[in-house]
Amino acid sequence: MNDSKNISIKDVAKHANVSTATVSHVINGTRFVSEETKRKVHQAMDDLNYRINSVARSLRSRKSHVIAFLAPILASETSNYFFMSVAAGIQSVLKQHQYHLVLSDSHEEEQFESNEIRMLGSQMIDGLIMAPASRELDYERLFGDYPVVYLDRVPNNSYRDFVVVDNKTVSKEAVQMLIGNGHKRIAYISGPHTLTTTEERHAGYLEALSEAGLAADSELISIGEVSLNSGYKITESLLKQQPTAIFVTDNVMAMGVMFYLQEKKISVPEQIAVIAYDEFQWTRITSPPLTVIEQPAFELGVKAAEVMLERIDDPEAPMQEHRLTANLIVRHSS
Amino acid sequence: MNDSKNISIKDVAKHANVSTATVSHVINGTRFVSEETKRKVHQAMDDLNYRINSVARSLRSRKSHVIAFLAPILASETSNYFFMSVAAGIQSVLKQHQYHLVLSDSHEEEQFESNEIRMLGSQMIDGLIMAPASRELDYERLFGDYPVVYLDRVPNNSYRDFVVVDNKTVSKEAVQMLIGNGHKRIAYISGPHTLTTTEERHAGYLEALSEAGLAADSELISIGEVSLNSGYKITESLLKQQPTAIFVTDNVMAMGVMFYLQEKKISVPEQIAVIAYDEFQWTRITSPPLTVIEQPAFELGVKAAEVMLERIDDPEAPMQEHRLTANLIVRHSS
DNA sequence: AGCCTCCACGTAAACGTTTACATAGCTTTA
DNA sequence: TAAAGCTATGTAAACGTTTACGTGGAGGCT
Repeated sequence: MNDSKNISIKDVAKHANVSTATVSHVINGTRFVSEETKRKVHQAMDDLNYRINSVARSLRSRKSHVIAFLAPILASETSNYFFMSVAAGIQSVLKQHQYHLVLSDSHEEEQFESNEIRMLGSQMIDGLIMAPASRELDYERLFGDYPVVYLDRVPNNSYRDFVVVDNKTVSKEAVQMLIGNGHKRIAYISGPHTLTTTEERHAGYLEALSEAGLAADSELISIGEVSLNSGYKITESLLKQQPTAIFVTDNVMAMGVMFYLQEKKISVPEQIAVIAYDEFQWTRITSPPLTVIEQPAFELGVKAAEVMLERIDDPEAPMQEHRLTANLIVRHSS
Repeated sequence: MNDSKNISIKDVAKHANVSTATVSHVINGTRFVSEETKRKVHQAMDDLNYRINSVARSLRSRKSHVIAFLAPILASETSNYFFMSVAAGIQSVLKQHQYHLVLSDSHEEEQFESNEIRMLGSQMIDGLIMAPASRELDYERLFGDYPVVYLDRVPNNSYRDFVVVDNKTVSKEAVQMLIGNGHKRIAYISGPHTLTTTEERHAGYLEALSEAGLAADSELISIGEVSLNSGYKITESLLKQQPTAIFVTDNVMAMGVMFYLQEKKISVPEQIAVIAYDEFQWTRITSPPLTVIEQPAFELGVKAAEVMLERIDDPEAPMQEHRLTANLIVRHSS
């Protein structure tokens, strides 16, 4: 079944009576080769069942055609699937350019993350797209000699390309809608503010409040761990403050919120209104269907990949900074 | 910021006054080196900010330390997140053994899949774990010279290691429970039977029926595209057949089922009972929470990775076939 | 003292490509 | 017809490791 020997370009060359250079050029179309010679080479490759050794190619050409994506991507109790959609977007453009995608999981944890960056080594990847787990860490000293594009979040003092979501504007818009509907006591539930994203969402919330002349009540703001249970517990304790609406900036925590409200038969939006982050299919089958902020996850990936490819193409080009706008999908929970 | 030159093992050797062999052995711990020399080498590596070139290493050692996972993995309208959990499982064991994971998306489509296998090339990966999109395709002629472990599904005539879920037993168990609760008209909703998994689930359904002396009514069996909308539509038309229970073997289609039932205010389980496949967090926040079949997704990945590592270790060892048992989680929809 | 063993390390080939440089034969030009 | 140019291909170095083999010297043994 398996060819016991490994067929190299040399074997092909010998079998076709040409030089290795010619074979290489036939494979890559990198210089003119007569039709007749091409035919012979292809014939030889077929005969021998030749497969190119991409490792050798990478070594010599100093290009691996691999892009890594480092993010809290893999499924776990506390993960939402936002970054999966991002990965799909990245994949879709890389594929068109014959690039591979390596997914690395950061666990949203600095230690894991640093480790992964190290494992990626130097010549293994041509570029790194990452959603940094920390704002404070000095990533620069971890990186190898490849371009880096930040996605979704940006660490402090970065001079790199980045592609993020305009979280502040859409969060403000969501809260403004709640205010417009007459809500004055709007609770805010979020994961830790260690990320630029959560910061921005918080800022949008605050700005909407203040512009409407509403005071921010710190009793209504609850920061917690990102998990369903955490969302559940926070909702329970927050309700003692008698909010009339909840703005929850994390998808997984939102499940906890809905779990609690449903279990306690608290009717939405009559007794309390809810707006959550992220549009996933499950948000359509709660009762009532949720009003959510839809982040352009796929497009985020697409844009980041495009930026990466351009950066590889021209390392000296000016830095790119993209802020994609998110979308408020109004359903029946608000 | 970036070191303009690429530091190689030669530079380190020169700087430390030793040979490249010694540096290599220090890095890999592959033969004795005196403490003093080790110190010098480490010092030199730090001074020069040396990073190993894993491509060159792979070329020479003929090991890439990369395992690919090929499955319909990335998010899209029709994808469920089952394989993400699997990937997490694979990742967890590979990481412990210093292996990398490359995720490839098959789109559940033979053409894409074949393409991906080709792109993986020959020396790029040390092994391939895959959930084949087809039972019929002759995968053997696509593979390179690496071990392959099938996961979740197995193509016809395969002689490879595989790790799957015992779908038949658990499906039978689920249907038996419905029967035990007095149901006689149990609808069956599923994606296309092109996979061994769906076949097995169907077989379990049928066997439970026949062992209970119930006739299988083909009007109650509906095969359709895997999507929320498809699930919605199928439920709509299936209800005309007056089933008292629904067994839906796909997570995404299950959302469609619940969407329809909720929209039409059909109460579960009073008017109709529901059992669905796959335990995800959203199944806990429907009303009522769903009775589901929990596939050991993470464990599937773990086992597949373990099998792969053993296979790499000993290519001649006897083939391994693992069937993991799934779990019926009884909540309030049945 | 001669020989052997062991210790700690060095030398250089090899992995399979890509690619700068070279070249043989033919055609064109003056 | 000699020089020049073009066409199609060949030669061999280089990419950065790993590793089989070799070696100088210190110490032990007889």
